[in-house]
Amino acid sequence: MSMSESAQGQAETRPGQGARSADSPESPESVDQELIDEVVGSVPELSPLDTLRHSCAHVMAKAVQRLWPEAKVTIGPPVETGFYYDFDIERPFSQEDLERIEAEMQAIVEADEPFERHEIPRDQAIELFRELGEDYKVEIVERLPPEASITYYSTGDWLDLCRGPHVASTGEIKAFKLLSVAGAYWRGDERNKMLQRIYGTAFPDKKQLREHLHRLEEAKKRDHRKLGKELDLFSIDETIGGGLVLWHPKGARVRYLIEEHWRREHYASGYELVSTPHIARDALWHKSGHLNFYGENMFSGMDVEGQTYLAKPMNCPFHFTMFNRTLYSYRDLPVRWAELGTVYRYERSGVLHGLLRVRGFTQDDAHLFTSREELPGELERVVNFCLYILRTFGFSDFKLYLATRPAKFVGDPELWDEAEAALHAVLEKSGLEYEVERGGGAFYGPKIDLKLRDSLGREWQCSTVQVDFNMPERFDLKYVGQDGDRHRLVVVHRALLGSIERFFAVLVEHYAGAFPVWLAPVQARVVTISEKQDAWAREVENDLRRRGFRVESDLSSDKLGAKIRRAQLEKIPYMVVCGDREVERREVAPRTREGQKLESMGLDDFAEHLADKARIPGGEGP
RNA sequence: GCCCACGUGGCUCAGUGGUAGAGCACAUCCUUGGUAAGGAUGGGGUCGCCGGUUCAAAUCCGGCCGUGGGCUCCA
Repeated sequence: MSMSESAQGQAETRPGQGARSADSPESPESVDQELIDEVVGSVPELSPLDTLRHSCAHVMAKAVQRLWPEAKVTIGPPVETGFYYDFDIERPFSQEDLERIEAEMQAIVEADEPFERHEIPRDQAIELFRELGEDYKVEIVERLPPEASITYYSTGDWLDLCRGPHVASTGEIKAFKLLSVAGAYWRGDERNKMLQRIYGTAFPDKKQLREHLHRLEEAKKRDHRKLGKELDLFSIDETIGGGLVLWHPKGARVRYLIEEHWRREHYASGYELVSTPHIARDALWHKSGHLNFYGENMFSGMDVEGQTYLAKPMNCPFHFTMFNRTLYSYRDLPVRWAELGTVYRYERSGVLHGLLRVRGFTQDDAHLFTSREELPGELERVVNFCLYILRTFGFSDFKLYLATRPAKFVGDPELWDEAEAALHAVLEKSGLEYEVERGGGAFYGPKIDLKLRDSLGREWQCSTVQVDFNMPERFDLKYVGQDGDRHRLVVVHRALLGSIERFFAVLVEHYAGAFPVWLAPVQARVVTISEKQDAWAREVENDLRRRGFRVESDLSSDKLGAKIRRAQLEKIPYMVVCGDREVERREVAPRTREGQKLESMGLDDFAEHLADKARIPGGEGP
């Protein structure tokens, strides 16, 4: 039940209440706080960069109101990589408008107008903003306590309700850029009016701005949707349906390589693999509670001979039902079952996004059935296993998040404490960066989420390890103890890669499509210089293929340069050149995609070289 | 679902009222060339779908579908 988050949570926004206020200032609860923070109390602490960006947002608002006096201002906070400001204006902003606004902002910056702080009583503030026609500012002030003293900042002839702080004057804003326009609901509530949001960014100097824009470009180039098309990895076709993925041969190849590795490591680590159906009767979903608490995300049922069947959004109920077919002894525990289980979830059309947010995806799910006593050891083991596997895929930078007991919870508080203490110990032992989100856990148990940072420094959530005190009750999961009595089990849900689709997307972006040799859909391409070498090329291809490598040959009539170029663009790790010299000596002249030319060598040597490069990194076990 | 933008051959895109174009890819032919594009010829598009305006619609209008940037959502 719990895997929804891990598999589908967006990269930048961590699910769970604790995380929400920290990560997304736009979410409903935090917006109110945002409003309050923005206008009352003493000048808050804001990093110099955030202060700069906040000031830049003010300059932008002033520029917008100069150009379109009818625009009403709302709020404009700094965000992680810049700032935004929301306006209420009929006219939608266009890309050309952004340029006009930027020019106007530049004029304000050049005027070097000081930011001046003013403090006035609440009543006066309401009157002031009412006169200005700034209805949203009036609304904000009206929501504040009556005794509050209100501050606003002015720059020249313009002012804005704001708590501050700001830079001393607009001249300090040296490097900024407006990036995009988007719709955004007033106060983040979809029942409210849709405002026009302009996103921008600002930096202390032009160099840093350039670097940031360059990173954005780089991220765009690595977008898995773009590379997915260019490298012919996957597609999503409207005649099949949004969020339903078609894996092309090359993408499927990588996927199956990931899965093979995953299966091998799970068997090696004491898991059994299971397999369960895609649909089940509604009775199961009533029993698990999913229809009740997850029904909105489930595809509607289909009628089969008068019975309703629904596509599974999660795998757990199948595993639990299967577990109950047998009465397990304490000697059998912990039982570890894993499945690459394909689930279907209804997601609103607007949220679908490449492979990162889809409607049908495969979770690398596992359930650990353990006694209370063995829970701590099992938790440590599973977290280490996750870290180990992620490292084999080339990730080394991790951050962990522990989410603890919320106000509303089920189960024994003592058990909660034990589990949380165990998770805490795992975090400490790991030596990795971590954060504790007090009260951020689900009602059924505490959890650890694991995020990895990719080559561009972006964070992606993959693994989640969640203790569950609820499902064992619903499914009456028990084992026979040493004393001969039946005891309640504890279940740990775990997704390691999250979902195969998502993880694949992260891999594509991390490597910019240049997969490491062990994952590359094509490891080597045999290229000939002329058709005189065709026979030898075929022999090379077949030989290497028999040795287990993924090889193709390019026997087209193009010149060598063109063949090399094509292979480069396809990001194939090795190009194996066969010319007359090589034919004569029964050798190949390899070249790497990094442009390195290797000495001409025989097939045994090349196979050895390739096998060495195709080794899975850190594959020695956890 | 909401706001905005976009939807033209397999791909990337040009074409703003007069019945479709480029590059790449593909096919055939010429070339047999040593590490990121050799040349020629050719095939391929009911311009997302439906309706409307007009003598005439890829182009203007409306609806729908899809995609993108965000918002909301993702216990």
